[in-house]
Amino acid sequence: MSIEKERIKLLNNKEIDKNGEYVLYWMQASQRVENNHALYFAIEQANILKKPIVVVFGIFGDYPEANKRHFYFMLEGLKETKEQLENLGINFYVLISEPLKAALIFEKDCSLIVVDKGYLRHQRIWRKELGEKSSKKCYEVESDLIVPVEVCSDKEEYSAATIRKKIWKNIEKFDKLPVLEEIINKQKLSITNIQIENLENIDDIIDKMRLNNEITKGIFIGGRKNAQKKLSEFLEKKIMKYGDNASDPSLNYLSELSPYIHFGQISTLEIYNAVRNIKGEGVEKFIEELVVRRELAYNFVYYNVNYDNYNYVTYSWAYDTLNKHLDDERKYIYKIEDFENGKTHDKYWNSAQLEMVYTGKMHGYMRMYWAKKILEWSKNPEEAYKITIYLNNKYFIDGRDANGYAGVAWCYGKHDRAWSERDIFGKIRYMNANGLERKFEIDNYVIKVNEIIKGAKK
DNA sequence: ATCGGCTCGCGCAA
DNA sequence: TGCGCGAAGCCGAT
Repeated sequence: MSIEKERIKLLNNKEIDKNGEYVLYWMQASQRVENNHALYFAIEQANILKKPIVVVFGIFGDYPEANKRHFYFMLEGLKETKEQLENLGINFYVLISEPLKAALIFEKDCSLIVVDKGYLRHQRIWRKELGEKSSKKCYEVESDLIVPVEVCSDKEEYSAATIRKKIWKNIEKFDKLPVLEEIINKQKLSITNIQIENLENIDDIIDKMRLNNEITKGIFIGGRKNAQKKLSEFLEKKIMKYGDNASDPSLNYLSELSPYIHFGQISTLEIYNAVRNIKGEGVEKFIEELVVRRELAYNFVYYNVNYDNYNYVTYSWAYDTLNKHLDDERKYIYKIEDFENGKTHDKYWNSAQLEMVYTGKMHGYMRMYWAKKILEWSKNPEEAYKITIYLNNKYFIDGRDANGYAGVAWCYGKHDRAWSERDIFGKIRYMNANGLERKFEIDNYVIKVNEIIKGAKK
């Protein structure tokens, strides 16, 4: 057994059905073959029972806050995953259906069910309901964090500093890549009476889902091959200078892996293993972001059920100081349309907004500046928070993610500390355009974004 | 160009 | 109980 037992949890106390025809893996968050502990565990169980494996995936147009941009990227990934699974002799069924319903369609003929772990509210509700509604034994296997969230800490952590030690204390136990076992029973099953999508034509599936046309595709194409290409480019050209250049929005030194990580098309465990033995000043900084900051974000959404509710995302010192400055004069107050269309007085901010709208991503440093300025230019912090989360989840390919909720909360003091008091922000850390101009050739960022927009409009 | 101060609370050492 | 220190900050003094 190559999967650490701490990654595996039972969702109920039911028995394995010896008469079942197959072991079912309900794929939801970890949308990959390689280094997928949940899939590998399902294979292990299937080998023990000498039964074939069925993998099911439900795509569903009403997925919370998802739109065409997200579905294209996800389906591009699932298409590769399907090819890989079929090459392994594993049956993969993609249905247009609510995810849990898709799993339950295949439940009655299976021996046991495996699902990957989810951290957001709706994902956790689905898994809880699976355990209750299914009559079969249900396992949840954690594959998208390096250190399992409950092993790392049993509470909401205060800051990167408090979780960092806990991660490093535990990481050696969980940093090995899982081993894919040989699949013993490669029986091909023919499932009838169920409408299954073949993934050959992604446009057709998108059409069937009847999504609105407001959001265009981003510039990234999903899927494992592209993720691996991004990773190897990052290792070849970027990581050695990551320490100096990562925070500069006018340059391109980011890995651009986060959309792929968000959909589970590549795992951070795999990326960590690809970079950990490289010597260089940028490596530590990258690992800090890939592991410590990301797993802090997952700790945040896991232990704070109100991770997206303004009134519960940050600390009392932060609410106190923001409330004290509620009546401060605001020089600019923009409505959501002004923000959404990139029509503020600040050309750097507008470029950041347009980068997000056209590409589905934004430079990491500008994400902070962008959210801080919405706080400054809205009528109050609660309204600002809502606008930020709305735009974040709508336009980012990697929106609707723990990292996004933690990142926005950080702009309101979460995981941070107090600084000199000033208007509107109070003691919340402040950022301004002077900083961009002082530290970077920030006009090159504006030029870069304009070129991207020109290319996108062609 | 560089540096210290700003300001809060956690967690560890004592 | 005291103390060190922190995810990207700004700003004024030197």
